[in-house]
Amino acid sequence: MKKRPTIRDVAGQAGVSIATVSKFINGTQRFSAAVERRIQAAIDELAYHSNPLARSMITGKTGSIGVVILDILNPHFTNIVKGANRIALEHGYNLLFVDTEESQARESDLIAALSRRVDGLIVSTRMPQEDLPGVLALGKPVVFSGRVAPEGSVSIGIDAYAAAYMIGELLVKQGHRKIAYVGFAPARPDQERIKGLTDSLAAHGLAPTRFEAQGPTLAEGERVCSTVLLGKGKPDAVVCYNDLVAIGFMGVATTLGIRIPEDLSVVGIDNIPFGRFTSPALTTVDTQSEKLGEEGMRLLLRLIAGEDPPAPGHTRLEPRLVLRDSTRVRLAEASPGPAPKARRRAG
Amino acid sequence: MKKRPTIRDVAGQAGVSIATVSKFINGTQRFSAAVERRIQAAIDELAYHSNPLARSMITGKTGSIGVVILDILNPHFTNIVKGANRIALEHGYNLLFVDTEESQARESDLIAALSRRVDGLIVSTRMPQEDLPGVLALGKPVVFSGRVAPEGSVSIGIDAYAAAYMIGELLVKQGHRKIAYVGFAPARPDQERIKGLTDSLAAHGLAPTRFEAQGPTLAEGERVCSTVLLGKGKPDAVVCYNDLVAIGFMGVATTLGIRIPEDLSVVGIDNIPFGRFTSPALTTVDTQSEKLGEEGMRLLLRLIAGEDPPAPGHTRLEPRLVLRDSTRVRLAEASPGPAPKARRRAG
DNA sequence: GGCAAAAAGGAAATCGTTTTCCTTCCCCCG
DNA sequence: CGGGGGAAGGAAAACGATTTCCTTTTTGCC
Repeated sequence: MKKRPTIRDVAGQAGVSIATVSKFINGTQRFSAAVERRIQAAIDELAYHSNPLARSMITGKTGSIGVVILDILNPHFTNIVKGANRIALEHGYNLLFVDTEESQARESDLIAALSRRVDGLIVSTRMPQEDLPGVLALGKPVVFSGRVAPEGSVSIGIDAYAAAYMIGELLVKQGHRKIAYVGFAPARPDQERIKGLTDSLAAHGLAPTRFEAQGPTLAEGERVCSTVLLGKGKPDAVVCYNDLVAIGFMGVATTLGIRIPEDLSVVGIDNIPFGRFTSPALTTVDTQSEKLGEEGMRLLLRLIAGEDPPAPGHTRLEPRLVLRDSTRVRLAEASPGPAPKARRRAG
Repeated sequence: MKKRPTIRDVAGQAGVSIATVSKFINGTQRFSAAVERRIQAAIDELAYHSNPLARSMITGKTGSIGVVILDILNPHFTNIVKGANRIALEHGYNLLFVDTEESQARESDLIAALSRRVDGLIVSTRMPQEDLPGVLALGKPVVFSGRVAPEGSVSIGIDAYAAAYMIGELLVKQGHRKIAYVGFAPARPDQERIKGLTDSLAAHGLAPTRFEAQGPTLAEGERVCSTVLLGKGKPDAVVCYNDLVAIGFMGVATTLGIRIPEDLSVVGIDNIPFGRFTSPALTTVDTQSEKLGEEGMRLLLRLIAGEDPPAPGHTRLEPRLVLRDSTRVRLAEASPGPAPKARRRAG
């Protein structure tokens, strides 16, 4: 592991000063053909690449963007990263990545440390609202993703209220009456979803029964399933915090002999790719995860460039209902259900 | 956005030299209680955090690890990142992340640029074998993941030959005879899989029919499905390059009215979490993705520390068969297949 | 009380660049 | 032929730390 060549080596080899080399590399100034040729030759010969750290010290730009993600295993976040990465790459930026799942407590510290190494941050976690000002005080441009951020900051997210509202509308229209909602208890990041669902049901004189998962994961969906199904007043539809929970839920429900959608409708939120391949295919709401990452990165790049973002404050992406096979139309109150497995006798 | 305090500010505030502050921060030297108290007070008051870039320039350590991944949307790679991230975090390292999918051509350049900002690299892509020496010449420790790397370098991966071999054994034992393999044509990263499957079938006088997908994705699995099923000599089992391809394949096959596993067995490789939730649940081989990331990172950290890695050369992780419902025992050659669901009559 | 040795703290070089002035040098024109 | 002006290239000061010597003080001990 021999030391890498420095600009000084190049200058020596080419017989010019380091200032000249620097200016040549950056295209700051033109030089005589002879000099430029010598410099280029020296660079090639030594396989010189300038040290980005040293450059950063001077320019104050690092060329990387920090991306703080709750859990990379969740395809929703994976998609965000994918979109953000694409845009960043197009603009010559790298992604410095932090998955905070394991260390919620250290989150603020991690972000603070990270902030020195990047030109800006995309923060997409469930960090408590009161910690946000600390992130903003870091002195780097920040875009919050997936939540509405405090006054004066920039954020982007799906319209979760609308998403939940359209799910409520769908289910009611399909004839469901006893609708359960499986939410995400710690940190309550689902206020808007709850409100959207509650409002839509209320318009029809209904209200959701609420259940709590401990996290937005497959495992929690599985765990919470029996709680929901064994409780009093079995629901005829379940709205899950996200697709992961919904998929886990469906898996266990099926194992328990519940037929979906005949016995029970299930709806998720996010539209992760695998929702198409579950049995039945999952009805959900598309949250445009990848676009979220792309647009978030675009906003951030503008912030970094010192331009006013095209959309200061909170940018809302429109959700889109994705109707598949895990929900179905139900007959009014008492449906006979012809097939071998007749089940319903509401009162 | 006011400027952040420097070590000079702290020194001034505390009435000591910057050398003293530096030594205090790094614990390099002890000072009198009075001085230490003043320094600490100054640090707190100014909310000083040392600039990692400046520190890196001197120490030559950056505190980040570069992770180069083919496609973050593939849960296999996501798991690798997750595992690597966990270990890195435990050791105080960040992850600098590159998803190269969009820019295979620029891959080498991206890595070269990245290499200056990190203390080591984990490379998990399909980069052509002849480009690997270039990566090694970067002068940073590298661990290649998911492939066998050149002499003198460190790599880690599943034993793909064994994985494919055990799939072949399983299928033959279950009575399958016409076995198709859906591989990954560009860059042929599946040599070992092909060989393992071929060898296992050959032991029973059989040979796989090969089909090519253009990428290891859901979409390619879907696309290739009709090709496989419409060709002459329909197979009774399909082995897919990975779970993604298998899941896409199963989705389309089901749509086409093929019953799995009654009409056709399907096997994947990787054991991604969603394989449990497809219909039917996917038989696969676990490639320990997360452990791959963890162990890869451990190897790299040892390399960085200058210690001999516990396992120089190539480390093989053992695959493990995960038998689920997408494969089933078949009767000898011509199976009548009586009633819709009755199927078994071993003998 | 005197002297050596250890403790405490600081000056300055350094890491590899960028960038802001300068200094030359050359050419052209009156 | 002299002088003005631009072109070409270089010197040196940053950037914000770490680290290697030093120079002072203390302290310990006889």
